[in-house]
Amino acid sequence: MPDNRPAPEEIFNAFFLEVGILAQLSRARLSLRLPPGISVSQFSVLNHLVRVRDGGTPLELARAFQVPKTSMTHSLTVLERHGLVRLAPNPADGRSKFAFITAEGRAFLQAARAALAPDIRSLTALFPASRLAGMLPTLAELRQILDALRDAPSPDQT
Amino acid sequence: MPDNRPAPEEIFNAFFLEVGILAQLSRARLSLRLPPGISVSQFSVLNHLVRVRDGGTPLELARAFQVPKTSMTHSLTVLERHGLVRLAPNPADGRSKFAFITAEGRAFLQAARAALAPDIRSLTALFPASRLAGMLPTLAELRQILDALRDAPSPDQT
DNA sequence: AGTATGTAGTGCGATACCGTATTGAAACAG
DNA sequence: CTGTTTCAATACGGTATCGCACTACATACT
Repeated sequence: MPDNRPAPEEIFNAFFLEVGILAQLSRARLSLRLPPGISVSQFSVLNHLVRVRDGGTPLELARAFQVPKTSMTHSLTVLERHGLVRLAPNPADGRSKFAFITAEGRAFLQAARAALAPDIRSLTALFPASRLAGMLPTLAELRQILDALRDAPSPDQT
Repeated sequence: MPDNRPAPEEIFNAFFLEVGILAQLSRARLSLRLPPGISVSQFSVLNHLVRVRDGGTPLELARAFQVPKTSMTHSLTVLERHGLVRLAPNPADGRSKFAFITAEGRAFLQAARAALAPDIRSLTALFPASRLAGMLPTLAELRQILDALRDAPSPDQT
């Protein structure tokens, strides 16, 4: 056979290039819909508190988003300054804190989603969501693999 | 039927969430492999010069990457400071410049790709590239739609 | 108890990114 | 030729991100 392995490196490069562009485009779109002073990262944290878990510690949040602790500290500080989250001390562990979303935070999230809805609608008109649904498991699987690989920094040839 | 339209909004949210995480993970991985002082954005610009077009103007590059002109100016300045690109004035238009990759730039790119190859290999071992190849056209199509939508900021219901 | 080690959060400094305003040059109308 | 408009690039300022180092607290070990 001549070469039925068409350069996996090229495929991965192309894939990550597309993913990067898509992430940037969607991020820019979202950023455009958010009020000034709130960044996409901060919106994402707020979203996480509602959809995944409320009352987690800053470190848990940092791990969930794969960002350094210091970045999460900053995001939470901004959100707290805007009254969208509340930081409470952990009575059982004096080192840690809990992050709760406030009523204002939920209202903010609702408003942001409403502002985004027209975009989603015009997008579905051009690209049915069902075509994406099929890719979701594959993407999630790859994400988990990359996530696991994150802790294996030196891949020897095997 | 009860509801065969399972909230396109949810699907898009989940999709963009996965895409965002994947982009961040791959970006972090790449950043880890680059020498300090060179960011992923700068590497991407260098890559673009070799793979897509060399000798383009900063504005063309900014459009290609969907970033503000100022960001591209910054990236090019850093790359030029490292001797990886060369900026030449456009003799036909005094306002614009051309960005060329230098020999050092090509060598740098080669080294960066070599440093990244082990990651790709260990990834293919866990996730065959062929599974990604099938998704590429769909991703590219969605990317083009999002790109086109970028200039249609107010989607009325239709 | 007392010491050593580990962990959660943060202050600080450096860099990247991007919006705004400015500079310089080209294109065009009169 | 002159004034206006348009456009490329950049200077500047503000925010996000992150590495480093530090404090405070918790846990383990002797």
